[in-house]
Amino acid sequence: MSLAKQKAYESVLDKLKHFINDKQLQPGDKLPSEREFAEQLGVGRSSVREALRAIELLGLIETRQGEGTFLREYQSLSTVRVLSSFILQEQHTVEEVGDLRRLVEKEALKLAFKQTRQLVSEQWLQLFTEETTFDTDHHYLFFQVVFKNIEHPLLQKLWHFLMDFSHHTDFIQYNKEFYQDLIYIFKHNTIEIIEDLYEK
Amino acid sequence: MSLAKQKAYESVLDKLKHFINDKQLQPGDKLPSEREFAEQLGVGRSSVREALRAIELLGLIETRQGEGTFLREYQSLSTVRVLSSFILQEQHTVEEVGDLRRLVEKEALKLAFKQTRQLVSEQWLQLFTEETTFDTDHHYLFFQVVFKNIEHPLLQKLWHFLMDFSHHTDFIQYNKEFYQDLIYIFKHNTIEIIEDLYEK
DNA sequence: ATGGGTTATTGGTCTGACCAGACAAGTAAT
DNA sequence: ATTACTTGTCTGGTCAGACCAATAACCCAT
Repeated sequence: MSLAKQKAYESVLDKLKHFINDKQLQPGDKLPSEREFAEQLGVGRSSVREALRAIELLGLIETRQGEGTFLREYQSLSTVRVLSSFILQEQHTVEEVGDLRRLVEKEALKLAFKQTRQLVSEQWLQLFTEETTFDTDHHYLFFQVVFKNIEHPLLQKLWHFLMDFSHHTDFIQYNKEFYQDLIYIFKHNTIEIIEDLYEK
Repeated sequence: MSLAKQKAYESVLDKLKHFINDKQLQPGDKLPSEREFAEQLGVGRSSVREALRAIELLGLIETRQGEGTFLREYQSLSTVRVLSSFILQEQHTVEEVGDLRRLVEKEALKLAFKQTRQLVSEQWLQLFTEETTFDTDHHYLFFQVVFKNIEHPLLQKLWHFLMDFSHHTDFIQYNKEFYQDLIYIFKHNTIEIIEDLYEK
C-alpha cells in the first residue's frame, strides 16, 4: 500500500539504531567504520555517510579522522544551534515551546515534591548567595536540581531540549518571588499549591 | 586560532543558509539542484547531498525525485521524533512515555476547559454509541476532539508522537468511568477537578 | 624498554557512472 | 485539430572507485 519507499540512508539509520541497541553501546563507544558498515548493510559508503552526517549534525555522534566514529552524549545545544540558524523567528512556536517547558517544569516539581522534597529544598538554598541574579542561567540551575533528583530521564531530556530552545530564542522571565515561593512551598505547604503558582 | 577546520558539508549548510536568506525563500520554494549547487560552491555533489540529507532528517527540506528539493514548513517536533527514536532505546522509558502522555493530555484538557468547554463536550457525546469499546482507538478519538479544539500545534504534535509510541509498545487503559467523569466535569464542574482525576 | 619511521586503517572529498521519477516538447495516430 | 505515444532532459538516488589527510598500530634499530 502507501509505503513510501525508504531511502538508503534512512534504512542505514534504522540499522544503526538496532546495532546500538543490540550491542548495548554507550556514549564514547566506537561505531563500525564507514566502509565496514557499508559492506555489512550492502549499501554504498556514500549512503552510510549521509546517515552519519545527519546524526552528526544532531550531535549524536562524533567523528575523528583517522580514528573512527563514536557515540556521543546527546548535546541538544548543537541541534538547537542548527535549527535556530535556519528557522528565523517563528513567533508562535517560541511561545508554545515556552508553554510546554513550563508544563514539564511544573510536573517535575510535583514529582520532586513527592519523592525528594527535603533534598531538593536543601540544594535550592545553596543556590542563593548574595549576588544571585535571576536570569536564564539561574533558572537552569534551579530546575537542574529538580531534574537531577527525580527519576525521570525522559522528562529531563525533554526539558533540556526545551531549555536550549528557549535559550536561543527567548528569555525566561520569572521574578525572584517565584523561586522563593517554590522554596517556601517545599518547606511548608502541600503539593496543590504548586498548581496554583502556575495558574497565574 | 581555535578554528576547527570546517567540513565541506558544514560549509554547504552555511552557504545554503545565506542563500535562503538572500533570496528570501519561503516554505514551498525550490532550492537549486544538487549538481548546480555543488558547482556554485565548488564542492562535490556528495558533500552537498550530505548537507541536504542532514537537514532533511531535521524536517527542514523535502526532496522529490525528478522534481527537486523544496523548503518545508518547520516542524519543530520532527526533531524530537528523530532524536527520540535514538534516545528512547532504554526499556524503562515505556512507562515514562506514558507519564508524559498523561501529562500532556491533562494540560490539554485544562486548555479545552477554558477555551472550548461547550464545544468539546458536545463532540464527546457523539462519540458514545451503544457499542462503544473503550480501547486505544477510542482513547485516540476522545482526545482527538480535545486537541482539535485547542490552539496549540506543539502540544498536539507531541501528543501524536506519544500516542504513536504507546501504540507500538503498550496499551492505554482507562476504564469507562474515566471518560464519563470527564464529560460530567466539562458539563458541571470546575477545572480543579481535572487535576484530582489524574491524581489517582 | 624506547624512539622513530613505515604501514594499515579511518574519515574527508571528489568524480563519474547509472538508475528512476517527473515533465515538457515533439511526433504519430486518430 | 485532438489525442496518445515517444523521446530528451531535467531532477534526485545510489554506487564504485580514486585520492588525500590524520591517526593508530606495528616493527625494527638503538
